[in-house]
Amino acid sequence: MSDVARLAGVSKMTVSRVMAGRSASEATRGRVQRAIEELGYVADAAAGALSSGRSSFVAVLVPSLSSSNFSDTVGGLTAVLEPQGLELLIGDTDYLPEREERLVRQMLRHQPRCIALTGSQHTDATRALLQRSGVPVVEMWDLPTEPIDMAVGFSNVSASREMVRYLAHKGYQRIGFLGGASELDRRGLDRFKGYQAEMKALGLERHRVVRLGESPVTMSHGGPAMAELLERWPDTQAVMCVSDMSAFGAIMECQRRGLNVPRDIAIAGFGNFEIAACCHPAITTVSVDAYGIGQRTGEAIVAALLAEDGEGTRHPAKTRIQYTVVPRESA
Amino acid sequence: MSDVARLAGVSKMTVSRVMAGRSASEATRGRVQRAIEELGYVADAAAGALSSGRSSFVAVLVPSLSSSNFSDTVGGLTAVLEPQGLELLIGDTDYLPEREERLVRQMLRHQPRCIALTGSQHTDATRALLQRSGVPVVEMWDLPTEPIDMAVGFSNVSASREMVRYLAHKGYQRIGFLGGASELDRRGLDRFKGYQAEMKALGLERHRVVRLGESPVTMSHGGPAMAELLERWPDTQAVMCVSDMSAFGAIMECQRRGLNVPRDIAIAGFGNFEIAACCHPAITTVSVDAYGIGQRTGEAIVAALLAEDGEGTRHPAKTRIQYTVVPRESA
DNA sequence: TTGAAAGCGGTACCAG
DNA sequence: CTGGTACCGCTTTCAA
Repeated sequence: MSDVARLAGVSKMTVSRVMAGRSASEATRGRVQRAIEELGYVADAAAGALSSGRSSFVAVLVPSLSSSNFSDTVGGLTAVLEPQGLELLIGDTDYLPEREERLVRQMLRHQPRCIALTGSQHTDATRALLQRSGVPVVEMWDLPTEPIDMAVGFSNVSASREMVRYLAHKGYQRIGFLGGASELDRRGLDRFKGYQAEMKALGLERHRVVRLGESPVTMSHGGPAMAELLERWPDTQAVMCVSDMSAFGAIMECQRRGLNVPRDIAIAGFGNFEIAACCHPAITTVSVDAYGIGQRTGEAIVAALLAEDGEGTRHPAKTRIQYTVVPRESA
Repeated sequence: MSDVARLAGVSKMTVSRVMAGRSASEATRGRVQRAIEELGYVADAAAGALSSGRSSFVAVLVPSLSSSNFSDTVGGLTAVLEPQGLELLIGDTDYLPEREERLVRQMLRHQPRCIALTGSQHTDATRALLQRSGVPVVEMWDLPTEPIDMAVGFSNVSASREMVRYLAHKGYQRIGFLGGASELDRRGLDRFKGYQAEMKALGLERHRVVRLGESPVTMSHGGPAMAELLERWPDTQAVMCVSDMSAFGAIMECQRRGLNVPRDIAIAGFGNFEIAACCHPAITTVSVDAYGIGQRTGEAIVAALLAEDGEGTRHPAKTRIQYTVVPRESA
C-alpha cells in the first residue's frame, strides 16, 4: 500500500479511502486507481480485519457438501451474502458433532461476523464456544425449541407425519419405513419419529422398518434396504423413505425384481431432489426449499449484522420454512 | 493473549509458544493451558497471519458445488490438507470466467498458500493476477498443454474417444451425442470434440448431435434432449452423453416411451456418478476418480509448500489421472 | 479532502 | 526455557 501511495503521490490513508470508496477528489482517485493497476496491488484482508476489528467472513457448517440438499443451501446463502461483501467460510462436519466442534473453534479464530450451523445437535463445548464468542448464530434445517440464537427451518417430525397421512388417505395401510439409521443424523431420526407417531395416531402397525447405514443417506442404501423389507414383510403396501435418494434406490430395486411401482408397491421419498421429478416413475415426496433455507438464513444474517450497527432490526428467533407433500407417480 | 499471559504469570511470547506447541517446560505449559481454558481464549488467525506472513488458507475454485463431481474433489482435498493444518477457502465460479476472476482476486486478498482452480480456461486478468501473486497454482480436471504452474487431471478428449471406440466395438454404428452445450464448460466441449474426432477416425456419421442447455448439466436436461434426438434421427442405435446425469435423464425418457435400453437403444454416460451404478439399467460410463483428483491435488500442494521451505521436492507439472470405460447394462 | 500517528493481536528475532 | 522489542499492513482517530 505504501508503494501505491508513493507512486500516486499521496498518503497511505488516501489509498485506503479510495479502495473503500470513500470521499476523495476525482483526480486523486484516478491516480490512485492507476497506481493500483500498475503495481497489481491486492490489499491484505488479514491486515484489514485486524485493524478494523471486523472480518468479512461468515462461517457455514454443513453435514455434507456432497448432498445436494446442503450445497443448495450454501448456494442460497452465497446469493444473499456475496452482494453484501461477505465471504463464506465453508466447513463439512461429516455428521460428527466432534468435528463440528473442531470446525467451530477453527472458524472462530477467523472472527467471523456470523456462524450458520446445520441442525440443533451440538456438543456442550460447541455451545459454550459460540456463547462466549458473542457472534450471531443461525441453526438451519431444524426448529429447536430453544435456538442458540436464531433458527431457520421446519419440523421434520411434522413433515414426515404429513407424508404418512397422505399415504393413509390414498388407502395404504401396511406402510413401511426405510431410514432413520444414524443417531448422528437428527433430521433423519426425526422423520422416523414422525412416521412412528403418525402411524400410531392412525392406529396402524408401525413395525415394518429397515434402518439404513451411515449418513449421508445415498441411493446405494435404498436397494439393499428395500430388498430386506420385501423379504421380511412381503405384504407391505407402501414404503416411506427418509430421503429421495433412498427412495430412488428402492424403486430401482423393485424394477430389478419386476415389481411395478406403484401398482405392486408404493414408494415415497423426502426432499424433492431433482431426481424425484426426473425419474420414472416420478417420486412422490415432501418438497423442502433447500435453497430458500439458505436465502432466508442469509437475510437473517444481514439483518442481525445491520442491527449490530443500530440499523434496522433483527429477524425473529425462529423462521419457519414451508414444506408440501408433492403427489407424483410413485405413491 | 495478554490476559492469558497475565493469568498464567508468563509473557505473551510464552503463550504464543505453548499454542504453537514449541519448547516450554511442563509446568509453564500447564499453567498456560489452564489460563486458556479458563478465559475461553481463541487466538486471532488474522493477527497470526499478518505477523508471520503466512496464512493457513488454500483457495479452491470449482464451477459448481452442487455437482457431486466437484464436491467429491473438494472432499479429497480436505482429507489431505486438513491434517496439515491447512484450511480450505471454497469458491463457486458457476462456470463463469469473470466470476472466477473476481473470486481469485478476492481469495488472493487472504494470502492463500496455494490456489486450486478447475479447468484451464481463465481470463487473461486471472492469469496475470496468479502470476504476480507468486502463489503455487494447481489446475484440476484437465491437462493443459501449458499449465500455469501444476495440473492434475486427464484428457477429456481422449476419454471420450475411448468411449466411442467401446461403443463401436460393441457393433453400434449410428451413434449420437447429447451435450457439449455451453462454451463455458470446456470439459463438456472436449468430450464432444472427442466424439467427433473418433467418429471421424472410424468413418462413422457424426451429425446425430443434440446440444444441451446451461452447465452444470443435470438430469433434467437429458429427457428433452433425448426426445429431440429420437424425433430427428429415429434410427439411432446408441447415444453417448456428456455426463451420467444427462444419460440418466435420457434413459428415463426412453422408459417413458416404452423403449428398452439397451435393446432398442443403447445409452452411455460419463463420470461414473453414484447413479450410474444404482440405476436400472445400470449405466455404462467412463469412470473418473473425482475424489482422487482432490487427493492428488492436495499432495501436490503439500509438496509444493514443503519445497518452499527447502524440504523435499515439488511434484511434476502434470499429474495424469487414470480413467476407464466401465461396461454396465445400458450399452 | 488529505495526512500523521497510534495500534489492532499476534510472531520473529535476539538477549538473557 | 523465557522475555522484550519491533513490526506485519491496514484502519481509526484526530488534526490540518
